[in-house]
Amino acid sequence: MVTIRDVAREAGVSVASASRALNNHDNVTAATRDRIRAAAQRLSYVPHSGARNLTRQKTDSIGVVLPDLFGEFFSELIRGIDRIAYAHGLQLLLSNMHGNPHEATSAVRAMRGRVDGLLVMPPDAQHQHLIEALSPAVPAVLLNCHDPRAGVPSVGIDNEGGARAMTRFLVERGYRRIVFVSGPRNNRDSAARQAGFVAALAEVTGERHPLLIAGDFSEASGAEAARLLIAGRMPIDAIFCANDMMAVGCCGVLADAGIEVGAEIGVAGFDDIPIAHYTAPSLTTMNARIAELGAAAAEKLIGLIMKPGSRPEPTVLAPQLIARLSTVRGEASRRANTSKILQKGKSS
Amino acid sequence: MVTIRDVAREAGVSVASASRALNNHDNVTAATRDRIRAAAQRLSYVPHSGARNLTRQKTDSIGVVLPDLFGEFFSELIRGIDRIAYAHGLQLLLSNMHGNPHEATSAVRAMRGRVDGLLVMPPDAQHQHLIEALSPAVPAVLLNCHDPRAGVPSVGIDNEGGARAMTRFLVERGYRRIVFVSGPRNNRDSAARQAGFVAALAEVTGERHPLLIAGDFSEASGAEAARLLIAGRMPIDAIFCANDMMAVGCCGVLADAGIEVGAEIGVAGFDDIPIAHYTAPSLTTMNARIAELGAAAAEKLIGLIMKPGSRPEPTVLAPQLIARLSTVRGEASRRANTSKILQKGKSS
DNA sequence: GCTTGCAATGTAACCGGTTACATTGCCTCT
DNA sequence: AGAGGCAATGTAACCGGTTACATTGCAAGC
Repeated sequence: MVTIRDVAREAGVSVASASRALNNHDNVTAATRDRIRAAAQRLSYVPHSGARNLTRQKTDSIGVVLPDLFGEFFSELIRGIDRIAYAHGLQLLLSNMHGNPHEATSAVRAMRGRVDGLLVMPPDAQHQHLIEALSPAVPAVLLNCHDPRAGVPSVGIDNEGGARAMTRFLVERGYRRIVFVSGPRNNRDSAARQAGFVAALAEVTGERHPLLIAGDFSEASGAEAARLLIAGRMPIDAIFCANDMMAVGCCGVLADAGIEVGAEIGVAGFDDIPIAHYTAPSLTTMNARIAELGAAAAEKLIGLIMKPGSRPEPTVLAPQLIARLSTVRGEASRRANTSKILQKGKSS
Repeated sequence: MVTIRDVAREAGVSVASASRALNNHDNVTAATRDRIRAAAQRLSYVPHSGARNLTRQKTDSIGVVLPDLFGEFFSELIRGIDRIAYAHGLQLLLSNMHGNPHEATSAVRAMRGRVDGLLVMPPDAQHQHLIEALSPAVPAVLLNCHDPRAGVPSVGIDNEGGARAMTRFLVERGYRRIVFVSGPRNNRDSAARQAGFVAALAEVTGERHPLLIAGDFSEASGAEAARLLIAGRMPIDAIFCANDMMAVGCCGVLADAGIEVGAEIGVAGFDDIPIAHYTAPSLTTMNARIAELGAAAAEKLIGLIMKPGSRPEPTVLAPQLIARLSTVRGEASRRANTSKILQKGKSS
């Protein structure tokens, strides 16, 4: 491998001059600069970034530590992060703990000396542990994880507010008996969305004991919830799923049972994954603005890198309600709907 | 920042012993090893990977250079790559040239000394340029880019074979007048798919001048193609789009025009993006197995890293036909379909 | 008792850059 | 002419690890 010393020798100068010439420092003669550049060209010299990072004490890259790589979430997030990183000339070092919370610490440690800052999305479990593993020396921003005690900067989505907005919207549209399908136990997003739903429903309709079904964010669990509702002949007229995939599963089962989603029963999701636009009927949902989440986190991290020791306020992004056809009520009245569910329930 | 020298001092040993103890070398007494470990713990020492990489001449990470981060492609690819990288304890360094071919060279150079190998997906234009920029010293695998001349190892999808299979399938299903909607000019995937379509159609039906419409992989261009066909009253009974997004656009316009996709006109795509499963009707397509592409490329790269100088054969993955409802013919005969298109064309 | 051998530990070079500081050489000013 | 100043260039230390080689100390063998 050709090093800067080879270039210096080839050009007949010292390594210092070579370094200066190649880094556009202005304290080299134009003549020697050209000579050095030519030598580098001749030897097809490529600087060794690792070595460069070591002396300059900066790496021009940021680490991204994620709990897993499932779903739309991660790609949107990366897209947002990348946009900002690119604008600042930074590379992305990706680390995935593959759903294993024990990997978290080692993932964060492995980043030491390879990145200028860290974007960390803690897994649902043991995130306290992870936060403690963060070295105070390397700037870090937490993704989607409010942690009021620890002073680590964070960027998150207002899941609770989003769920409140959706709940109010459903009620405004005339839906009264709304059931909520939750995500995995312990999941922070799901818990916040459920809290928003419960609070808004109490406020708006006075309902104190709303119906809740446990799901796990998978399409299958959404389908299962719908089957449960049909079999149980529950008198409901809308289903609010904690994420879109479950809503999609729901819709599939309802359609198979001959129940017209939208007209007869409202279905809403959360996330606004691309699929939501294309299902039949298209799905009413909250756009979680995940790319913007990533971008905001990257911006915040870069600010932190440039101004170490600052303690920025947590950012909370408001999701946006996207009303589509799955919540357009048909001619049938609410009572008629409910009874229809009961009938269809038998035939399924 | 605490370094290994700090740890050594704290434990009252030399840096060599500290390094040995921390790296599980067996030539240290258990007693001193424990003493050093304890000291490291006390100082909460985290090794500086950058420095480590420099001396060991290996970084335990691989670089991934992509033309952009659009669509499903990239997330699936990363997922596949990550699976293998993780299994081998490697990190991923991501670089995105943001659709700018001129960035390619600098992206590859920036990786020098930070990765043990490179996974490169050349942009459509100027990929020759990029291949030349690859240093022979750092192992690299080309993604989705056959390059028979240059001896760079590669992994790709058999786009042509896939398109042939789909074309034959459509003909078997009874579709006769098939139009192909291509992707962007210069796009390698699109060109190969088109070639497969043209060849298979000539083989199977003897058609020498198949209908081709130029698209650009966007949903809008698929919609535009459908509008063109309707307005032009083209006597066709199936549309084969070079990717799924265009097929989705097609279906939307056809449905709006009152033409029943599947029954009256077949529509097929390519890629099998998640949406394809959920559209109404669900979309017949070729599963491009992108995650497997990434995984295969990562495997090949790791092989190359472990056995430098080897010249593995290019890998070509066969895509898989996924027959769904958009190509299920209804009762109406082909002739009836065509005339119906003509009628509907007027009314749109 | 003295050499030999071996295991544990220490010293210092090295990886490939950057840069503080030293040196050189030339120009200008008195 | 000599001092002073400044710009160009060179020397060598340094970043934080790893490791070849040197050294030490102790047990075994003669």
